[in-house]
Amino acid sequence: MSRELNRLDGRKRTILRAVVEEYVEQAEPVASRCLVERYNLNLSSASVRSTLAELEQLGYLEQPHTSAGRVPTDRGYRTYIDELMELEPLAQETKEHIRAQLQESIDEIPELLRQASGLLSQGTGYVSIALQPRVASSVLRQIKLLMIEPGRVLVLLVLSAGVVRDRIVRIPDILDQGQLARIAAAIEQQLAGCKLRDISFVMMQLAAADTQVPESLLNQVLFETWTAIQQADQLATYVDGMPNLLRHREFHSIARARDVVSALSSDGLLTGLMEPPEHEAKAIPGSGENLPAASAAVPWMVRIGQELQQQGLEDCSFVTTTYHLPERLVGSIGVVGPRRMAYSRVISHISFVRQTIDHLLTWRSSRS
Amino acid sequence: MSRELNRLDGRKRTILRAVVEEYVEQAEPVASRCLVERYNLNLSSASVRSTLAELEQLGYLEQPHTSAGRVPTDRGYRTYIDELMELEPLAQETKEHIRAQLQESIDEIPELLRQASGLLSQGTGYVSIALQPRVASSVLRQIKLLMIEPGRVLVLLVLSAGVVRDRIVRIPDILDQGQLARIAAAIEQQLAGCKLRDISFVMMQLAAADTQVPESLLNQVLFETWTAIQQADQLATYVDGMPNLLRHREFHSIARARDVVSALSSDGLLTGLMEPPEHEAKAIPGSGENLPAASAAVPWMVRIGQELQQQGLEDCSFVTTTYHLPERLVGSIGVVGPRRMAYSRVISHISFVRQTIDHLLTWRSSRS
DNA sequence: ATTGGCACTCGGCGTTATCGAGTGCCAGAG
DNA sequence: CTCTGGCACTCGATAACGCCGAGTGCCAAT
Repeated sequence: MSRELNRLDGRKRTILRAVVEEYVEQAEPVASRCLVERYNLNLSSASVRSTLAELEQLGYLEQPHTSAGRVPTDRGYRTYIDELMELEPLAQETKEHIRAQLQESIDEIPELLRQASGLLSQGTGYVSIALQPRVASSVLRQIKLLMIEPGRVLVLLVLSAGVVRDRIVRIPDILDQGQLARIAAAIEQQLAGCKLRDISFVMMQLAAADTQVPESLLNQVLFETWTAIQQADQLATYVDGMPNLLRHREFHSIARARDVVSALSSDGLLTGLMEPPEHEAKAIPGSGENLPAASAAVPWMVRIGQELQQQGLEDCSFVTTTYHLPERLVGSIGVVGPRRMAYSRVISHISFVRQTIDHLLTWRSSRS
Repeated sequence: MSRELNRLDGRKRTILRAVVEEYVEQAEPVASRCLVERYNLNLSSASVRSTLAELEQLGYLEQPHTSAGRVPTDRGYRTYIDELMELEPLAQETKEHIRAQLQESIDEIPELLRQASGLLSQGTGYVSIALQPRVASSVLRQIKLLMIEPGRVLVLLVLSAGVVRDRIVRIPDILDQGQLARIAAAIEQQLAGCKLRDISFVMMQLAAADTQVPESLLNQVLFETWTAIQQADQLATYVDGMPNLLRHREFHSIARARDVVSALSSDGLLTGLMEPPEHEAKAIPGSGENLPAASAAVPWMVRIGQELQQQGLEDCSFVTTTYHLPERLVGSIGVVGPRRMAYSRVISHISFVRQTIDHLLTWRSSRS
């Protein structure tokens, strides 16, 4: 069972790698002869065939049918990604472009994410997804209550890293802006610095106790406000590039196409698949072990076909990574494509986009 | 060329209507025999055949090939919609459901639109689209400038009908919250009541002239604020039900499917197709002439296939309508489906959703 | 005007044959 | 023991053929 014993020897590695790359490019089962011709292995096709047979035996490849070429299995892709591929560096020009685009929308996170998603889908030719940062564990900095119309109040929250959330709630229309302002100020004074998820209704009651607002009214306002705070974590997904997917062979059968489009249309499902598995530290993270030193700390995660454990997405892969805002806020961006995906290109891309986002957001406030 | 002379006689009308309805249901060219059997016309198939031939002559129907049944042309659908169909009333239960769902998210327009879109796509089985109300012609009611972090300010606009827009801008970080508040108050005092699109930069300069803020700083703030005001019209589209589309025959060929998915993914394109054609009053509005009296004023619009004048959407139809907020704010909702669409069901649905939105939004502020 | 009857068309489908890319295996060479 | 050229075999894809039947258009009879 020792991993060392199972380790592939040099030739197997070379050939597995060649098969994956060829298949990704051509979308057709790859034949021994083709490998010999295009990847100058100094071998005959017969030898390659025997290696292919072994790789199949070991579960890295499979044949769609006898007398067809080989296709990588999930395991084949996995090994390719973890051990065999080389990340191809992005063109300088591409980098500039990404940087420039992201720079533009740096002030509004939603806009930034939309941009990032657009860049990723365009750059990779697959579908990309960006998720809002999760704010449940972020900290309350400011809270304002603004009367929009009689009976309708805007609850405005400023959180860690200057993230803003707002929400309109309904309150008794006897209250005036002055009372609301006092309530907000009281809450802000007492609870600024608390994590959203730690803020309880009672804490808010205590905070706003001496605002001179009749208790029943106060409680209504507080309750609505509290609800707004608890629901600050809207799960917004920015999906881009859907039409790209339909270009790929694997989705030429409508059934598959529908499964994927469905999945991509379901915010809940996507969020689930994108979120970094918080306590499952073991969950197949891209080790990044063969990354160039400079970005050795970049953790991306790839999930391939069955690994997604998602009915209907057996032909898909997700590449995801986590971007960072100051004060430990994080969110996810990712790329979804066919299992037969140009992983190295995608990973380079997504890593760079993530790096750029991190960089921009970290230094945002200190730049003019 | 008089329309009266071209008018179809009773039998032609009956048969055209039957053909459309049968085709919508079965998705296959409809044959004379089938019509006789299922729509108890007291005629033989031979007679029906001759009528069908005439309808084809007149351009209402076509044959995919000799010895196949008939299929409606754009013109056929058009006539069906304008003159022949009967709107089927919604089940009471459905109505309740729509009302209840919309009621829930009445306070946040984006949420309301998301809901509406969801209801429409679920209810009709097609794709639905909802657009934010356009606010360029709405009026400024309140404006606040809130310092989020040093150098970053939230511009918050309250507009007609209590619509809220916000945007984060970057300003010199020497300014403090007090100065910002003064600027905002001055603008609000002078410009409240102005239409957004009428607000010029100079007007803002005049309004904020005596706020005791150094001119160059002031101008920077004003400029950013002005930009935020001018860009208040974000074109957000809420699209729901994409997977539904792929269920329909016409999109079983990937090429078609891709065209549609592309179109639906392009906010700009969609917005263009959904917006009510403001000055082109002649543009094919659903006359509503055969609507029940109670909703006689409901204007919906249908555009069929070629009428969309959109490369790649020849097999699609759009049904759109306009919802209303107080103070003349309007936005669009619509349904997109194959040309072979259950128009009467869709129109009933969309009309009711629109009615309900209008109603809820109109009475929103007066309810608790 | 309507209809039953009839000849005609043509897409869809199942059958069959052919082709060739690709494999597995093996015997012989290095 | 490894590698390779050769060979038999498999099997999907494609094309050709024929048949069936749904559906039409036309016409003569009522």
